[in-house]
Amino acid sequence: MEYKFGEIEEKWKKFWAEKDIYKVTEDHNKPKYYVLDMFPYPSGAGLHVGHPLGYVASDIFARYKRLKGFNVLHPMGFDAFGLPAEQYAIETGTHPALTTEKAITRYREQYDKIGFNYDWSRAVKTCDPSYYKWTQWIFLKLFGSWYNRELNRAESISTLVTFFETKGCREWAQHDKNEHETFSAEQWKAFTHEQKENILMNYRLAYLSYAEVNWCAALGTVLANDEIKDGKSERGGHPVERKKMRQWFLRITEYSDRLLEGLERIDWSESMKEMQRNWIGRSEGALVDFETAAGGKIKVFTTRPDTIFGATFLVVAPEHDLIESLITDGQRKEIETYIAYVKSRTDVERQQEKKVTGAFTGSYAVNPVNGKEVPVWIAEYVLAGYGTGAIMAVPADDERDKKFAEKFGLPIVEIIDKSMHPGATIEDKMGQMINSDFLNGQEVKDAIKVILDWIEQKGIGQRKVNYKQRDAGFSRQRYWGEPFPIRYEIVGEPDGNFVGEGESNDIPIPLDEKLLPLILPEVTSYKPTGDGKAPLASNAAWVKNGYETDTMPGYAASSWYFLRYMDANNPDEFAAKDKLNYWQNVDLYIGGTEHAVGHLLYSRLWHKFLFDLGYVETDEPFKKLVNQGMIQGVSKFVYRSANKPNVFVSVDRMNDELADDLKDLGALTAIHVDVRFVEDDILNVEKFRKWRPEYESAEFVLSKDGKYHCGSAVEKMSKRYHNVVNPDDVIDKVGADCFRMFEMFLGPIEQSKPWDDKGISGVYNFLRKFWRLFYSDAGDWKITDEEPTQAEYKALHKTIKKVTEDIERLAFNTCVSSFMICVNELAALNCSKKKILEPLLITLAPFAPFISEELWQALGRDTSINFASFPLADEKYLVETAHNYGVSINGKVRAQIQLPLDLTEEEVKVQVLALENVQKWTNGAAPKKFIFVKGKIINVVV
RNA sequence: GCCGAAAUGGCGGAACUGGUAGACGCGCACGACUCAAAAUCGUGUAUCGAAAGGUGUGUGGGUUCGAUUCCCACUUUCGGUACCA
Repeated sequence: MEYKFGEIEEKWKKFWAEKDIYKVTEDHNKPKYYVLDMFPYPSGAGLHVGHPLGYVASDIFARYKRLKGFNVLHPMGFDAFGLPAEQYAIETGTHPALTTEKAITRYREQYDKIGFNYDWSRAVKTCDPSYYKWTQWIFLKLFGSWYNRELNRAESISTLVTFFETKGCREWAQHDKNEHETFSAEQWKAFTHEQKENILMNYRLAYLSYAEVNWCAALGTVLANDEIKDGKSERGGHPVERKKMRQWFLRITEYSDRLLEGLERIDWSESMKEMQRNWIGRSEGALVDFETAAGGKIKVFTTRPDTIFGATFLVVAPEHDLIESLITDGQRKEIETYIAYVKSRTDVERQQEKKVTGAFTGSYAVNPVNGKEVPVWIAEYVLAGYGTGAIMAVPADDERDKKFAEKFGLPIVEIIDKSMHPGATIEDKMGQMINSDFLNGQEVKDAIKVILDWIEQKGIGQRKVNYKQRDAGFSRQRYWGEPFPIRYEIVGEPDGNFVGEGESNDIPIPLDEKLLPLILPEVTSYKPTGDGKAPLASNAAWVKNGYETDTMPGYAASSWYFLRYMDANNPDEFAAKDKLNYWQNVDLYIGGTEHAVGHLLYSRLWHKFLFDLGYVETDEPFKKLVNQGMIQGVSKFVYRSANKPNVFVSVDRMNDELADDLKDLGALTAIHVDVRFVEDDILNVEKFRKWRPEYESAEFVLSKDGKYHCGSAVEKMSKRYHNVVNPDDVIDKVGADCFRMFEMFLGPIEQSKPWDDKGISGVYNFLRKFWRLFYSDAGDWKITDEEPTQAEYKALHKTIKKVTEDIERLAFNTCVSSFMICVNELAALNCSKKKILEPLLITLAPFAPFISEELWQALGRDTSINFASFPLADEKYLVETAHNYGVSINGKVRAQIQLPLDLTEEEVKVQVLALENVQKWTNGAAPKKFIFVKGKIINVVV
């Protein structure tokens, strides 16, 4: 009987859905296991073959854990707010909710087709009010909390108010960035409502402040970094500049140390942890004040206070608060030109720039250690957001400062003698201090301590731990996101009179929890208002109520969705306590590296915050994390003539410039062509002609073989490159089981690779070969109850052992190989014995659930194979008594010898040295060395 | 620029803790079956060489009896770089 995957898969897909096979509840008799996928943004293009890579892996793992006796939570949902649907709405007027809903339906169909074992009763859609109600609720908790540095945890802002009322503002509670003054309890009580609110804003974990956005005046909108190419808007190519706007932030910097420390306790790859550590960027150093001639103080942060005698100039960020007071009349023009230039550039561009740029303010500051005047410059390489936005430049020891000094003719004073340490760099912190007054002769590491003490004693600065990480911007001037549950109060009229947001001293008032969710209202236009405000500002009723018109960013909903799955339909809580306590946190999380420092850091923050408030029992959300690689697309190109735009040249003819048929064509431009029109590299000319009207009359300069060969390139799989391969098409051809196994067979899950279905027939043949162990070609059932031979048992148990080990280390590609080897062996042994094939079938079930379920039923079982038990490998079939050794002479393999494993080294030596091939190399002399590693290798050194 | 990762036959990859490089699959070649094709089965397949043997895991060095694996320096590609998700 033929293996009819289409019928089989349709049958079991229906069966699983009807019987709710994958529905899971809290079962206290079994250990829990939570396997999570990063949920997708449902794009209009549907799933492509790259998406399921991680999903198939987690699906296999979840099924495996269930067969191993765990109660497995394996949910899926949709990250449904986002820019593409909003952009589509701007272009077409279609409500993003409709676009999104349609995409979700399609995703769901595609998921089911692949046979995933998700418990869909727990699915979430982040744009659904029943979900974002709780996103808003957590935001209110963040707004209503502060970080108690003494207890090192978040708590209600009311405890801070109590402190202020009884003790005033204490030293420890000062927020170092804002450095607002201290006040007594009496002063606090005397403050106005507005003053109090402004002070509390410096402590709230969700707070309002100012930040720069990418403002595009021509489009009248704020742009995402993604929407900017080479400093211009991607749409239209208009200029973009940085503009300050009042925005919401999350005070993630209060959690920096805990986010660092938590990394020690989780099972993530070292590289992933390293990326998070570097992102947080903790560094110890000092804040030092440089007084300016005008009487101001420029605070610089330095990790190398020992080099301060070599600080020959200061560089401040072009956005620095003190800039205005530093510019002298003579330099004003130059500075303004320079600032205009910097405003047109993104942070990434500013740091990438290899050209040294900068401008002199005209002012000088005093180096506090030696009283020398140093010029103050501005330069794009100093960013306002990092440290204090000002640095002391030490050109002798810092590459960037040095280039700057050389370009602008600024003095360079050597301060560290590294002659004893050739090749040492500044980071090595080695050498002896010179030209540094009282530090002279000291080793760098000692000098750092001495100068820090000195700076603090003299009151010109203090020790400081700095973080590269900044507080997280939480506002988007967009429509398609969660509304903030916030209204703005008119100052002095706190009772119900609200104004539209935007005035700098408006006071935000949190909405009562009972009024959640605050529903995202309709708008007449999805376009921004043109003056930088979000589309909600065009809804009159919304503005009249004083509601915030910005919405939350994409990461709001995704920072906690893994908790909602635990109790997805609860209308009264984000999740019930007993359910949170049962499921705890995610045991295995699979997703892409592109989320390394975004989503994965924010989720940890939210989880720790909820932990502080006592809502969850664990303080890390994801115990084990695995990053799957991306599957790239293979784009195909045709080459169009510049002079004759309907003529296309085959790729191998492009350099044939002298040929008659290529004369006068001019330059050739590569054009993406849909990969569905191309097989191997050959273009299906008819399909291409029908693709677009403009190609109807296309003419082709063909290759010598009479065919049109396309060029190709590996690129991101994307609609715009026409290189998207849809899993549905693959499944129609070979079935979902084959598709799943093939995706795994492509290589290690962590690795990125281009999609190429060339090898898929290998997996397809495997499945048919497996099927033929059960059914003859004529359709006869071949299974017998005969007792298997040793060889058959060995083939089975070897496979069980290897597959179990490989699943545990998530090496699914080698599992597939093992299955192939096993089936090849069983086919060679002509084995159709139930005692072998039944356990093998269960082992295969996580990988190929459809065919397994079908054959399980054929074996006479009346329950789903999902409720079987994963077989254990029996070592008694795997004992080896001999090993085929490779014998190396000086590390090169020269001979082979089969030897029993119980021989001693001396016995082995005698046999090996007697080998003809070994004699040839030793010439009968005794070897210098004889290395014997039992069961591995023999190496003879001559 | 900065942070992280990857590189092995014609192709995807294997080699898990430093121990016989190329498992498994694709492709290709040849053969069996067939009127023929498909399917299936079998044999071969890193490379140079007639062979002996040499070379070979991005490049150049190093450690080691032995390196795809560890160390140093580089090249290229990919991901992130704070409003794509």
